[in-house]
Amino acid sequence: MALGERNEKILQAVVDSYILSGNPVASNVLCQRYDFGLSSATLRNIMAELEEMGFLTHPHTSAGRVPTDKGYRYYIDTLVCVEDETDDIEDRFSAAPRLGGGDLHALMEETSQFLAALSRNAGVVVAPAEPEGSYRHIEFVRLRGRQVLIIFVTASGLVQNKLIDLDESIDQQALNTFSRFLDEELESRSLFEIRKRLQEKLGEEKQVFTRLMDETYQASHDVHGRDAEKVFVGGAAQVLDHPEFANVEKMKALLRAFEDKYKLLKLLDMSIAAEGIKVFIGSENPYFEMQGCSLVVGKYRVAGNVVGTLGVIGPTRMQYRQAIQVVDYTSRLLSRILDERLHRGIEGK
Amino acid sequence: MALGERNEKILQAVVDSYILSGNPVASNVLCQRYDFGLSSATLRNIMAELEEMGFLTHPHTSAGRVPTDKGYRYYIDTLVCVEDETDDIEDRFSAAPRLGGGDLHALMEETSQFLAALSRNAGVVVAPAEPEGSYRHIEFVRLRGRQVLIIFVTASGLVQNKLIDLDESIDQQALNTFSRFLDEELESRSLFEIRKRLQEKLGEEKQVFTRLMDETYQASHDVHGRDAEKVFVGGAAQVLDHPEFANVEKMKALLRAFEDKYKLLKLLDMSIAAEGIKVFIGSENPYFEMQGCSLVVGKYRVAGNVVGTLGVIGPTRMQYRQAIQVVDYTSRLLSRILDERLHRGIEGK
DNA sequence: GCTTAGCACTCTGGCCAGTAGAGTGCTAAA
DNA sequence: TTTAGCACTCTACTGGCCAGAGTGCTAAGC
Repeated sequence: MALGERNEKILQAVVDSYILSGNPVASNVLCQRYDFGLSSATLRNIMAELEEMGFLTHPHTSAGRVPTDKGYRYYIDTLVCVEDETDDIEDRFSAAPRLGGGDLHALMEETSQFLAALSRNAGVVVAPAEPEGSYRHIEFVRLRGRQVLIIFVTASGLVQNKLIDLDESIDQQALNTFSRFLDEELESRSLFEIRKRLQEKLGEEKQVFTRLMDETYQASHDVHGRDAEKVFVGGAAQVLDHPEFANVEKMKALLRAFEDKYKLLKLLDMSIAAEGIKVFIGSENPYFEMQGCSLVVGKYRVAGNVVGTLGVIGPTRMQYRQAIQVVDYTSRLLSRILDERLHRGIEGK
Repeated sequence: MALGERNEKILQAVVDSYILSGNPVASNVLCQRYDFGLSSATLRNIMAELEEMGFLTHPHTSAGRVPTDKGYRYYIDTLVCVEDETDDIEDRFSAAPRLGGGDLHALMEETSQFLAALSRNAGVVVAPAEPEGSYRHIEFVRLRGRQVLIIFVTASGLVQNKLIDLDESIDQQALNTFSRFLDEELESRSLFEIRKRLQEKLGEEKQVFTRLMDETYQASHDVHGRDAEKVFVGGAAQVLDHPEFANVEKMKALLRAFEDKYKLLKLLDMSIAAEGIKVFIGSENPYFEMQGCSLVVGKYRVAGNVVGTLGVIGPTRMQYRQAIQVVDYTSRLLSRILDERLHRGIEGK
């Protein structure tokens, strides 16, 4: 829906002003703060028009205008341009805390805090979920008794491990051989296929290996389901400082939504197919608990492949421009960190 | 401070009634619901007496009585007896969800949820913090390039790992030798001492090993500081359902307290020296944000040694008896689960 | 035909007074 | 020592009032 340049500018001013102040925007305020060369009466007429078209509302008769979800959508789609400022983003965020100390888990947690700190909203990160069975290397370490530690190195260079118990004892030598065998097979086949072939080939003899294979296959699922699909939320308490959550019920609803990691995961993954950064505004959001909230979601990559999503959750009255920049910056930063980890491993510098 | 049997009973009735209803307890209500054989006027006199002694207060002149922190303290110390019911606890909680699926991290998270679900408050668990350098076994696995995965098996049988980068390449053979050397040394010395002796002994030659030793020593700290000292909070949102958190400010303060994991850790660890289960009531709590909250803390063990704490956080108006039972039960359950893991490893069944 | 000034109208939010209800403290009697 | 009775106090809720904010509409001006 085209609006005409003048109306567009006024819509933008209303949204900007509302985002900034949190108060419904009166025609007077608009008249004073922005230089449209129009009187408040004219602005009133235009605002009434925009309201009729569904871009603005009225809390009550004698209140100023507030953007609707449709208004925000128009604002973001056509009025927010981020690209022209990308150059100085690096500078602006360079004072931000550094990322990338510990292991994957710590990195995810830090990243969610990072997003939260920069955007002054809640930060959410979904840990890398790599395609099933995309392992570059699998290693076995015999610990004590019949315990074996399985170490998975995924295609994107992340290391995960899982401890299992075997029925029979097996020596390290055999484990090494098996590891080498698996590595070779992994070049052309999935774990599932390897397991199937092994069952057929070995039959009744060498049961230890079929067992080990079974356990490995199982463990690969566990490793996937566990760390790989985990959602990290940072700065949840600080979103509640926004005045729209002064209502206790809304506050609780949002917190419960944050605790329901599974739903969050689905929410973030919705945008995994989309290009670039996606913004979900208020009612566009399929989960009722998140009504009144907006979500800015981006993706991060390892070796060029999208492996996870990350984003910012806040009230619909959110500093979208800033949030989009933060998500954009953080996704590139995280991608770079993960890539560095990967290359350090491959090239062995 | 002795109260006399009659006054004690009345104090107990007031606290019980207040915990149950959340409303200040009027003399009338007390007279009707409990069979003291006394009129409301007499109860009024006694309550006034208890107030003078500091066990009860008054929100305002025409309101019923509410327990003070001192009142709760007396109630818990002398009026709550849990021991006589321990027999059927197992039965009562047997329908509770099972624990102990995944790795240590998952177990801690589950346990915090478990505590929350049973107590209808927030559940908190501090992951096992074992004495510095109490490793039973350290293993090195060469991955790709110059990356080495260090695997720590702690004295209580938990497995943790950390990925490091070396400057020089080192072959698996050498790593194995080094691992065996460390295992022998660990019987009598700490990692710190081993590192120091190694530096002196090796001097300038075999720098790879001094480097590796340094990295291992570093990593042992990281592993400690990371998983080992982590606090898991479950069911935070559900505490907020209690009417005492209807106030938005209190709500936020509590949530912020939950996010400050470090303080929580200190709070829980305060009771690590005490015998059995400890209850902190309202103002006994050193952290201001937790004013108005009580904390029931227990400990859990591995192989008989206390390695961590766990507890329940809720409003001072909390079902203490139930909370104490839940903490008691959960701490024994978690100890058993960890012990089982440990023994499975040692005996190799 | 668009813009503007002016004015009536509407809605909110704060303030105040009034009232019912709850529960105490005190006094005097049993 | 206990109890009945009563005055007193405080809260919470209600309705009325008023100022302030901001709109919508109308009619005049460019």
